[in-house]
Amino acid sequence: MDIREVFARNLRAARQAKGLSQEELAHRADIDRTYISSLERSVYNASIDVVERLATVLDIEACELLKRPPKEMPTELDD
Amino acid sequence: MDIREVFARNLRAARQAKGLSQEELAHRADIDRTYISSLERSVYNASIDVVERLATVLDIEACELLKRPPKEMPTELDD
DNA sequence: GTGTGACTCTTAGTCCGTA
DNA sequence: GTACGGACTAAGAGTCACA
Repeated sequence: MDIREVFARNLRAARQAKGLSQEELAHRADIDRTYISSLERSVYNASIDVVERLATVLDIEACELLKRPPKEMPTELDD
Repeated sequence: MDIREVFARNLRAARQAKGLSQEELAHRADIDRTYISSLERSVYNASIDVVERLATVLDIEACELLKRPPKEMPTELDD
């Protein structure tokens, strides 16, 4: 799984958790609306300052937006 | 403090903690040596895929490279 | 082993639309 | 409110020679 997909999912999840629209998030982070849309569709490799700005608006650590989701485990079969 | 400075410091710290030279890190991450140098001097806002690649070689989470250091008390004598 | 200026090429990021 | 395209500008990605 590509890091930009991870970022895309985390971004969308965090945004929705905050109850913000792409428009509103874009406005608050001073980023273009269509670019937010692109980021959530894994179109670009965002730079760390964009990650930082978005994290600030979303009231979380930049760090959180790059965290890979924990692996779903087949309940009894571990390798 | 700019996020790219945070990244620069964390990168250098993590690299040295691993006992790697810029050259060696560059080689393992398949990145140019001088580009690593630039990143450690806060020249660029690295994109998240570069952060990811470096983190992988350094055997840490991409996340760790973006963590801001805990606030120092105002000593002013620190670099 | 590292810093730096100069350089090219690619991509991030903006702004305009339409659906 | 969101996806997506085209055209554009700013900045990153990547390399080199030289200190």
